[in-house]
Amino acid sequence: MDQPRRQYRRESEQSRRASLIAATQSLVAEGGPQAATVRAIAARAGVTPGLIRHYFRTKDDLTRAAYIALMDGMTDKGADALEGVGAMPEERLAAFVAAGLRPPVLDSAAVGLWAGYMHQVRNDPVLLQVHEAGYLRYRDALEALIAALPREADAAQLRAEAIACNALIDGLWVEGSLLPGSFAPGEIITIGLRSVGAILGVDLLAHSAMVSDTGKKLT
Amino acid sequence: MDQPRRQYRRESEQSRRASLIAATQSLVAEGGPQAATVRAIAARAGVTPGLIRHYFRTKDDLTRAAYIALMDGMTDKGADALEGVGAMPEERLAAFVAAGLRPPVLDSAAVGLWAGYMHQVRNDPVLLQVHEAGYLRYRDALEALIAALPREADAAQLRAEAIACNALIDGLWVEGSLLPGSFAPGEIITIGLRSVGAILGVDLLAHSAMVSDTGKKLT
DNA sequence: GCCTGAGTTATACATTTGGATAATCTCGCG
DNA sequence: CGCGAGATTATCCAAATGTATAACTCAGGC
Repeated sequence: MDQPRRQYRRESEQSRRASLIAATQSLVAEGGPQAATVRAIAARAGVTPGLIRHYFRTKDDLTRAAYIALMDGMTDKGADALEGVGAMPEERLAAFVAAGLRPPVLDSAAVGLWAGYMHQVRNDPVLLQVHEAGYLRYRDALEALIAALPREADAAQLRAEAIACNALIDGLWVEGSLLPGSFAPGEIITIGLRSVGAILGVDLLAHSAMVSDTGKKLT
Repeated sequence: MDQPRRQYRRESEQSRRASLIAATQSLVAEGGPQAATVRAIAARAGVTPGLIRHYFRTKDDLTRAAYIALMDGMTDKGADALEGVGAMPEERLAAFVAAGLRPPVLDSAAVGLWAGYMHQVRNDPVLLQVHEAGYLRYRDALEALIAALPREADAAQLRAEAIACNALIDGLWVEGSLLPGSFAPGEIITIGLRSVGAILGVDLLAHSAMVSDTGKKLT
């Protein structure tokens, strides 16, 4: 009557850590930190709970690793957005803004992850540092793109504009991710481009006409 | 050696419910939903855990009540912002925007609360309805204020502008609450007014000059 | 082909959690 | 001043959680 011991495959440390981290992220995204119990994580990753402790000294370690992986991924996506885009400042800024307002960045799970980790980030110095670094990197990239526009602007103005544009993108990101059914396809991107343009006094919509919703250039 | 039974005071149902709700909110704001255990809530409210069940059938009931109270409070604050302000459309809009960008709305605990409840809201139909109602009420109020501006704008444009302004306010709210040290006093409000004005093509800063940082009219 | 070591599972444990129930204390009312 | 009602506490309980440890099994080296 006692079933045989579950059979398994040995896998590389790399792939096991990755799948445990992925399981953690998806659980936090769906149900918040409280849903990411060791047992739930193990089940989703297809292993038994004990294995977690084999790869992570403690559950907090896994949590931290999952958050760091999240931030790294976001940064990479930001950099990708400028890949292969023209040299014209308006075009580059438009591509950057649009990239933050469509999947995979604009995604219900991403907002859920971000919210789920907020408290852990606030109470953990290590995560706080990771978070601030990622946040400022994004805002600095935005400010650099704004500074490259053919306008006259002093440092204080650039800073204020970067804060405003960043807030606008963040707000649209949250709105669009949380209420995906309330917006027509591409509506969030259009609103984002028009509003950022209005704040900066340039026309971004005209410079993004050649970029489709998927981010690929139309040919 | 056995200490006597802890002495207590009987209080009205109203005040007990209120203090339990307040305790729940502060705990969620500080440490997320996981920090709001029945024992922690009871301790913060100065009662024993069993009392929670006397006033709320289950812990989920208390959680729901705390969220509903939060949303109601936000709505009230939004209405208060328009109290005693002049009739000029620009002035009213400026007051509304500014109210969302200073305490008590702009507050680290408020963002923490919002984030902490996000998953619970997403997975609970009752809370979801409360949330959507509160959200749309805010956005509609904003759209009405925008529509009152002396400009020409069709319905589609008004909708898009309301979405954009709402996102901007939300984003600044999050940024300002999470990184309070990064901004000079009033900087968030100034940026918000200027940016909303830019999006709508009106000058809100001029019409808010008579409103100080505390929201009281200067005399 | 076996045998050793590391990857993986199974089991156990102390703690914490939300919930249930009975005992007890407070306070308004006669 | 007594007393009854119900507000509040104390105690108990089953389930879930993170962690520790022992047992097993897969894979490569001799």
